Amino acid sequence: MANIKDIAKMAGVSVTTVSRVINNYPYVSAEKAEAVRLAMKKCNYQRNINAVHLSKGKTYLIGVVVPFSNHPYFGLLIEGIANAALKNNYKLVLIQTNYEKDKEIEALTMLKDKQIDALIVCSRICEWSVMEDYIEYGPIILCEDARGKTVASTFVDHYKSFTAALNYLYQKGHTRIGYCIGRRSGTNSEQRDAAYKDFLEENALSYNSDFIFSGCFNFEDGEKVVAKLIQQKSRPTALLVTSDQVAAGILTCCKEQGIFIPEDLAIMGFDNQPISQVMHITTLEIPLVEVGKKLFHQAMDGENVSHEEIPVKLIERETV
Amino acid sequence: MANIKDIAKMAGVSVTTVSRVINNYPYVSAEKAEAVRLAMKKCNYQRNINAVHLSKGKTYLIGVVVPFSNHPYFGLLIEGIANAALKNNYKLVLIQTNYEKDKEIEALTMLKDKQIDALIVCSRICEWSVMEDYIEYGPIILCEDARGKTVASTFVDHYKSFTAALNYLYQKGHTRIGYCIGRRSGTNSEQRDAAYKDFLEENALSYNSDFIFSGCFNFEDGEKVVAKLIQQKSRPTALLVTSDQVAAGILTCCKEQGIFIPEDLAIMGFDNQPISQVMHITTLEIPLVEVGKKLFHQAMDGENVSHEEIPVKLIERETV
DNA sequence: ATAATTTATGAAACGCGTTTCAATGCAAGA
DNA sequence: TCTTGCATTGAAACGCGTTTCATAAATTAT
Repeated sequence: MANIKDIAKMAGVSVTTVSRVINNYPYVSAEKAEAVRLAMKKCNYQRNINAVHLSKGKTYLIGVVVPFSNHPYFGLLIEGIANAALKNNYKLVLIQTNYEKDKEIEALTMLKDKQIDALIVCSRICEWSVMEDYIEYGPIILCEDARGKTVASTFVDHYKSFTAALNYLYQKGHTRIGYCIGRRSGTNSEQRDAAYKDFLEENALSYNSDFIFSGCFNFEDGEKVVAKLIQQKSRPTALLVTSDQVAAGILTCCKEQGIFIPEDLAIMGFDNQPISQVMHITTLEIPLVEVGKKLFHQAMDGENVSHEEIPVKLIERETV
Repeated sequence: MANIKDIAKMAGVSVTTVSRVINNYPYVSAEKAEAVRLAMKKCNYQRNINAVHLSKGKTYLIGVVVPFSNHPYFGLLIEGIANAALKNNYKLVLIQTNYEKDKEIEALTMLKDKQIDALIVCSRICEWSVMEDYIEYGPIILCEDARGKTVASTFVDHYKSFTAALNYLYQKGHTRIGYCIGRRSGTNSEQRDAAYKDFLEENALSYNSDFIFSGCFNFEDGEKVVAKLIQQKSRPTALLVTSDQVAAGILTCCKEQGIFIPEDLAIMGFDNQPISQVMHITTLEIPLVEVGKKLFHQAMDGENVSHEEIPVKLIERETV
């Protein structure tokens, strides 16, 4: 395989000139440029991208950390990031962690290695103190409220939006409100829990641990929630479900069990995924594709540490 | 930032020795190894991965081409690939094409560039003749029946499985059978269409273009299918739906419209995604995570062009 | 005791494109 | 006519780890 030197020799010019032609830099005479192009065509020349990477110290790769890739929430986020990446000639390196710390650290190591130019963490597992050590190696972008921290972030203020949702349900007359969440830990979950507790306190409602269902990620997890629900003698009358998928699963199973929505149980989803529209689920819209796009642009604008809050919108449909 | 030379100088050894220590090669005395390690720690040495890539001519990156990343079908496939990649110290570069040829060619170019060591195409758009030109640059793996072609593949024989599904419905008494599919073109779609036409001919049934619904990818697409369905005066009595998501969407909308499943309309899904279990949808199981794993291993075993057929299993539930 | 291995170690070549810097030629402005 | 400046062009340095090959020393085998 021919390299730039071979082409230079063949075209009777220097490698510098060849490089200039390849990269469309000025100051190359038309004849020489033509000669170079001819030589490249003749040899079916392909420049070695790794040499470019080494030389430039950049890879045009952005790491994206997600716990799962088969979840619509992350799917949409990735979609948004991928679209923006495409437009900017960047590629994504997907790092699926399955919520294992080691995997996340591997991603951070890739940043340190300079194998990726920046790292977007869609859902963080490592403690902040661990992440902090890697900031010096390149931009790290979080998809969680990171105000006050020294990395950029695009986020939903989950305290605020959870509070708004709870108040909405309260206004509708609900006082026995529960919620479904993915994992218990994590910034977002903690914000939500804080909002929940503050809401209870403010309205002099008592805390009931049975009203909190964790491990809710997918449609099928709704089944488990309903199974638990029907065993409870004093059920919640409303459920805040942090994923439309799960909400849809709950809805489907409730129908089967003869639990009427919203009469017996009000359900409020999150994200405004297409499924919520089809199933008429009242939900809190989060423009995930938009979030993904912003995340990418923050990754590009590495030095600038900004924090973008994404507003959510309550979409009233038929499950509350 | 220190490089290998600096470390060598510091430790009083040659760069070769440092390299040996880094890569755990034998033939380094304990003292020198220790000196090297000490120097590396002192400088917080990080080797430049791009130099490694250039030198080795490998990147430990595998490209994965998908049309969308927010679809459970591809999500599971990616999951399978990602898990296997993780175990083998490979990373994935996700290339989302949105079914645009240019994007796929970009992925092929990455292979040519040696930016990725192999390319897995989960859903092909480019004509085979285009792909063929890139085979010489590295392993290309297809997730479609590529027997007879010079690239490896892991696939479901969609002709066979579609035929089996059609016969199953026929045995159940259905003669007015339609099907829902994503795109019309593509190997898989063509195999299915061929199976469909052959089935009709064999059973002396007439072809009705109204019975074929394309553009069915997601849950919400089920809504459109049902909308069309209720406008038809002579409806199919059974529908083969090439995605559980869509099947679930159809099921949900049918319930709303008072169409009883399976009495008025039998529905058969594909993939055996969790949603089909929750909604009791009869389906054809495709072990997508397993497929992903196989795809990865074929990518690893580049020179060996193998074709792995994945058997599917009919899972009887309550929608037929 | 001698030959045959094995262990240790480093110089140098290799992979390859980018970029800086110096130099030459030529044209426009003074 | 002479400077100033832009257009062209290439040599060489740079980014950096891997690997081959030669050499020397230490073992083991014969």
